Amino acid sequence: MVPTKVKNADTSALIERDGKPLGKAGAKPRPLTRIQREKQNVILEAALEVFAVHGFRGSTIDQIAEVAGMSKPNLLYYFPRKEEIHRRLISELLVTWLAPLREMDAKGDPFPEIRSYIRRKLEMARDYPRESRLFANEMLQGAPHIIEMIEIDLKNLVDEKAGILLGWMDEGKLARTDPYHLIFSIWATTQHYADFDVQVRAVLGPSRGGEGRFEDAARYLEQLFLYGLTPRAKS
Amino acid sequence: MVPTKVKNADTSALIERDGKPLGKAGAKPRPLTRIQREKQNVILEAALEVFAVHGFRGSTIDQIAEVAGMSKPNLLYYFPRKEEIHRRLISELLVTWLAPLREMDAKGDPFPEIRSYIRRKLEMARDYPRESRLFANEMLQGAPHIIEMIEIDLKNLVDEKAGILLGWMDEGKLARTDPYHLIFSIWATTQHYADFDVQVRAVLGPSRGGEGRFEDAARYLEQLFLYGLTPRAKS
DNA sequence: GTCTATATATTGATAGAC
DNA sequence: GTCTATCAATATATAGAC
Repeated sequence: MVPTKVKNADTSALIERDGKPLGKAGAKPRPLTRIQREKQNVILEAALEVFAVHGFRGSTIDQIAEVAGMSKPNLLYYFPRKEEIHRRLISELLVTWLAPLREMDAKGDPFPEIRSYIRRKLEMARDYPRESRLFANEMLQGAPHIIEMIEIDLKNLVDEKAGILLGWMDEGKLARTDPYHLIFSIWATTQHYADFDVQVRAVLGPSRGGEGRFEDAARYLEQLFLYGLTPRAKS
Repeated sequence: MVPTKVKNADTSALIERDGKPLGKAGAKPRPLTRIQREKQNVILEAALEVFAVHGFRGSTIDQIAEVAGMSKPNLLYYFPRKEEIHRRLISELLVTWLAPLREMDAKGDPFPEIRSYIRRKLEMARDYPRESRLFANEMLQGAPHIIEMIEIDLKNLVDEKAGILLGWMDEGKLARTDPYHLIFSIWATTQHYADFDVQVRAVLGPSRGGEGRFEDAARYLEQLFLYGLTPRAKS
C-alpha cells in the first residue's frame, strides 16, 4: 500500500531554518496550512519592499514587520531568521527573472523574437520593479547568494540563447554582432527603467515622466535594436 | 584693507559635521593641513569601497576603518559622523559622473560625438566601478541624498543635450528618435559593465570575461548605436 | 593625533505568559 | 499564534589618558 501523501504539498513553503524544515530530526515535515502560507506571503511581500531598497544588511526585521503589519516576534515565528526570508526571495527570483529569455525560440524569426523579448523585459521592469531592484542589489554586492546559479544555470541559458542568435546570424537573418553583449544590452536598457526609476522620472519631468514613459521606452528601444540589427547589403 | 584670506582654501575639505565646519560658532574655520587632507582621502577611499557594495545603512564604520587601516575612534576624529563621509562622497560624485555628458558638443558631428561619449562612459565603468556602484546604490534607494540635484542640475543638463540631439535630427544628420531615451540607453548599457560586473564575468566565462570584455563591449555598443541611428532614405 | 574604555542605541533573536 | 519583556551582539559615537 502506498504511504499517505499530502496532496499538492508545497515543500518550498515549509517553515525552514538554514534551508531545512524545522522540527525534530527525522520527523516528517508537515506542510503549511492555507493561513500559514498566506502569512508567509505577507511577510515575503513586505520583505521584498524593504530589501529591494536597502539591501540585505541595510534592512531590519523591524522595518519588514512594520510593513507587514505585525510584531517582530510574530514575524520571527514564521521565519526564524532574517536570512531565511532573503533566501526565499532570492531563490524564487532567478527563476521568474529569466523566464522571458527562456521563451526566446530558435524556431521563430529573429526580429519578432528579439522584439517580444525586449517587450517582456520592459513589462517586467514596469510591473515588478521591486524584484528588479532586489536583483540589482544582489549584483552590486557581488551576488554572494546566487553566484553558483549565475555561473551555472544562467551561464548555460545564455550560452544556449547566444547559440540561437549566432544561428540566425549565420543564416543572414541578423546582423553579425556579439550575441552575449547583445543580451547584456537588452538586460541593461530594460532594467534601467526599474532600477533608476527616480532618475528617469526626474529627467523626463512631470509631462513625460508619467505612465507613458514605458510606451516611449518601448518605441525607442525597438527602433534602437531593430534598425541596429538589420542586416545590410555590402555596398 | 582686505581681511586676511588663506590661499587656495579648500572649503570642501574642512572637518565638518552636518555640512558645517566644526569649532566655536563665529570662529574662522581653519583649512586642513596636507596630512589631514591625506588622511581624509584614505578614509574616503575606504568608504567608497564599502558603501559601493553595501550601501549606506549596510556599511559600518568598523568596516571602513578596517579598510582604511585605522582605528574607529581615529577615523571618527576626521569625520565625526558616518553620514558626513557619505555626504562628501555623494556630493563629489555627480560632478565627475556627468563630466562625459557635459563634453558632448553641439558644434561637433553626431556620430563622432555620440561614439566618444559612449567610449568615455565605458571607460568610467571600467576605471571607476566603485563610483558607478555607489551611484547605483543611491538610485536604488530613491536618491534620497541627491534628489534635488537630479531634478535640477541633471535635468537641466540632459534637457540641454537632448536639444543638441534634436538639432542634429532636424539637420538630418541623425535618425529621428527620442533623445531622452537615447541618453538613458547609453547610461544603462555602459554602467551595466560596472554595476553587474559579476554577472557579466560569470556569463562570459574565463575565456572572454577578462580585461578584453570592455573592448568587446565597446565594439558591440558602437555597432548597436551607430547602425541603429543611421538616417535612412524613406523607401 | 591616536589609543583604550565605555556610554548609548539599535538590532537579531529568544523566553515565556496568555 | 500572538504578545510583552528581555537577552546578547553589534553599531554609532564620546570621554579621557597618553
